[in-house]
Amino acid sequence: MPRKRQADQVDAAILQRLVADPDVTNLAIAASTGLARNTVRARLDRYTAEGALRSFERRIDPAFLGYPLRAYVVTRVTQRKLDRVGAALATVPEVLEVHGLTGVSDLLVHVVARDADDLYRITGHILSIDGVKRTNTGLVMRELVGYRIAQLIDPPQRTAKNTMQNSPPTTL
Amino acid sequence: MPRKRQADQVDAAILQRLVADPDVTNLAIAASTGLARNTVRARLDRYTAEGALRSFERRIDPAFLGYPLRAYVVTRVTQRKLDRVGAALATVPEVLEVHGLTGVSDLLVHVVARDADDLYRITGHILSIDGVKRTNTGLVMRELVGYRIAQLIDPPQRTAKNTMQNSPPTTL
DNA sequence: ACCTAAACTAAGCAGGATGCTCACCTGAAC
DNA sequence: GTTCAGGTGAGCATCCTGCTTAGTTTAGGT
Repeated sequence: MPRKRQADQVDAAILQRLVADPDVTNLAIAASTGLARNTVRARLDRYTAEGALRSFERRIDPAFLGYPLRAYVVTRVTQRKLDRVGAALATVPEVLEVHGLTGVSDLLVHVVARDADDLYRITGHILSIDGVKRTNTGLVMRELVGYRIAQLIDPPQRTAKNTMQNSPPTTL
Repeated sequence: MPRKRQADQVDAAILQRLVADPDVTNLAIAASTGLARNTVRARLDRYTAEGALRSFERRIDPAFLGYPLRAYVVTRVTQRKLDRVGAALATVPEVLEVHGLTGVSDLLVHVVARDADDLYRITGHILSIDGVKRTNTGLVMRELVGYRIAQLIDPPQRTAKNTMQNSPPTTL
């Protein structure tokens, strides 16, 4: 299998533009990066093909769907039953994500809930899963640093020489 | 301030369509939901205005940027210095997210790293922040349930009666 | 029952963006 | 030197976009 490609400066420039304006057109990206439209298109296609761009679901705020509460449930599991517990958790709608952590049998379960009662019910349900030994629920009270990744994108080196194709005298 | 709006069935239909195909056009959404193009447009504008759609950054895979390792660092903090610690964490590029959890002084710090050494350095740095009393690092080994939220979107009730505007005989 | 405001619908229009294809060029790998 | 992947520039038909205007529906408030 092909070794995973890693973002180069061109990718960085494109991604930064996308972060700044998710609805930016390919042409505008091409203009602001100095790339040809075809190149931008090829890159963008590659991102999805390579999995560099994750699901759109990540952009949907759970609160908008009626789940304003978030919690992380640290779950200690009987090691042999780890997969079965994972499968059981997958059937719980309020479980958004489950990660296996170092420390043989710890799971980090990311859940959302409609309200406190709802959360109580959900954590109770998790605890009732066969193989779950102990849970420790941490409700998210505050977002000290909101999700961000822009700071990890290398700044572009390329001078936007703005050689355009098919494009009007766009004001940059 | 206006009370936060919550997704209705129309929103559900639109969001489901977007999850299925993030690059779907407004017109296609209008066609498949039976809404007018203007309505779809108004909704989509509202999503960003209301914050129902979160940053595009969430869709970028950190691995693609050269950070294949994820870890959650549970950080115990001197309560009075909580904000200061938050600010200090915000200056660390590898810190993607910081949440304050229930239990007065616990922070959940979501970090990424280039490799194990890198992670060691980062957690060491976090521990060195004034006000941090203790840290407990859980490296993500496995993704038992990948992030998903589609299951929380109410299924659409509306019959796609397909009244279109400006649109060709699209095959549904 | 009435009124109002918000939301949706319908239509039209100009400007361009899109997706695609082809030909050519370049640099790196073998 | 050949090959191949990736970038470029151009052209083209389709149709999407953003915006505006105007009429209609719906829900809430009094």
